[in-house]
Amino acid sequence: MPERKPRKDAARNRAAVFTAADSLFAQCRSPEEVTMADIAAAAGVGKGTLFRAFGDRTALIRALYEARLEPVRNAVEEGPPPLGPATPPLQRVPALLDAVLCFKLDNRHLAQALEGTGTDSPYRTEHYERWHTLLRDLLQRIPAPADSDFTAHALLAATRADLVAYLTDEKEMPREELRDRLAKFTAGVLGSTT
Amino acid sequence: MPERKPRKDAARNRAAVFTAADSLFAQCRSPEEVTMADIAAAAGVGKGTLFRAFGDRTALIRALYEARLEPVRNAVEEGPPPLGPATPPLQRVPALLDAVLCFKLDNRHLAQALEGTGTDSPYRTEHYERWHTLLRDLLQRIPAPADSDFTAHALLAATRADLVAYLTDEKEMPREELRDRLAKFTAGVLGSTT
DNA sequence: TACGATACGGACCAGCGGTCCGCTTCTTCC
DNA sequence: GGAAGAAGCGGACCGCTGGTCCGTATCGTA
Repeated sequence: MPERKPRKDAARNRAAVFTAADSLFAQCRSPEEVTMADIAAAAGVGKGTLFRAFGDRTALIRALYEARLEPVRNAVEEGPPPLGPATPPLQRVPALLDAVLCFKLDNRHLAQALEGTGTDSPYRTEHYERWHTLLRDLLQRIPAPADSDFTAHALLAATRADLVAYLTDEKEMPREELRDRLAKFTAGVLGSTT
Repeated sequence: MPERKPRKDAARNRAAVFTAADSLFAQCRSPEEVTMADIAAAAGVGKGTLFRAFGDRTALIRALYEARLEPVRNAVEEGPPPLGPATPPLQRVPALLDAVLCFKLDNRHLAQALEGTGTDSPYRTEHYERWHTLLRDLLQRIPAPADSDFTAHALLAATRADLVAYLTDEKEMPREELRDRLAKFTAGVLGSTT
């Protein structure tokens, strides 16, 4: 096992980069205008350190995203209802989608940075696969919509970060209204053949 | 009216750039690896010409996209059923979505290039607004799904270029199957409260 | 044909992601 | 505690990209 504990300064710097990047992405309009040099400067480290720690820009964004997503992931995998695994599918699916939506609302800059990396589509990431699989399996047990696989994709597509950002920032739709609309839409999809 | 007819060489070059860019985008894996210099070279013009004619990269892609989309747009605005305006909403909505899907399938590289420009989200474009408004107005007259505005967004999100590309290229889903799945999903959404 | 307007094109520039390597800092072992 | 060596640091540096600029060639017109 080549698992060695990192040095103290390495850990400290890693954390500093996380914080700095998070705040920079949150402030700027477009994720593109946050450069690696900016992040390094804001974190008080050299650019080399940044690339050594994360590999490249995409990997840094992804790492940050995963870190912020972890609480949600935990709540889904082993939390209490209605998010946790003990919930019957018909209630868990809406809860899941609402959780995803809220996460994207709270972290929309970061999510947009991730989905807009360009180098690889957001669909090739591991966490999308996870969400999709979970959602599909739940849908399969309902079993209102016939095609659970595509339905899962379509429902997740309705929570795309840029759509969410567009509706809230451009159309100035309040958070609660957006949640409500997604919930209604989900209910419609789930109840289509009942 | 400052509308002046362009010089012959200008028109010829513009067309050459269109053709070259189209074929380059179609060939390459990721739109990012097609550079402006590549396009200029393939079209047999200088880089300056390219930027003079279109402004910047995003504008070039957008112009190309609009040009390719024009036939579809025509068919929708003044064509025969089931796409044209004479069709009753309940049949026209699925037809519309199928047309969008087919277009994205045929031009998925170009569509990905457009949606992934990063500088501005795909939702701030004029043609998205057009599709959304049309779809929403049709939905409003059905009126199966209560929230026609959000439903229109959600349905269009299911035809996002990167999702389409992911399903066909990565998951190797055949064209007809994808069309069928989208049609079924649409039907489900439309028939949710009937 | 000659002349003004328009467009051409490639050298040029600034800024980006990413690399490299001499130097510093931490860890470890005596 | 101190010395040796591994691990990490950081900023000068590189290749490449989108975008600009302006002397020159081409077009439209009288």
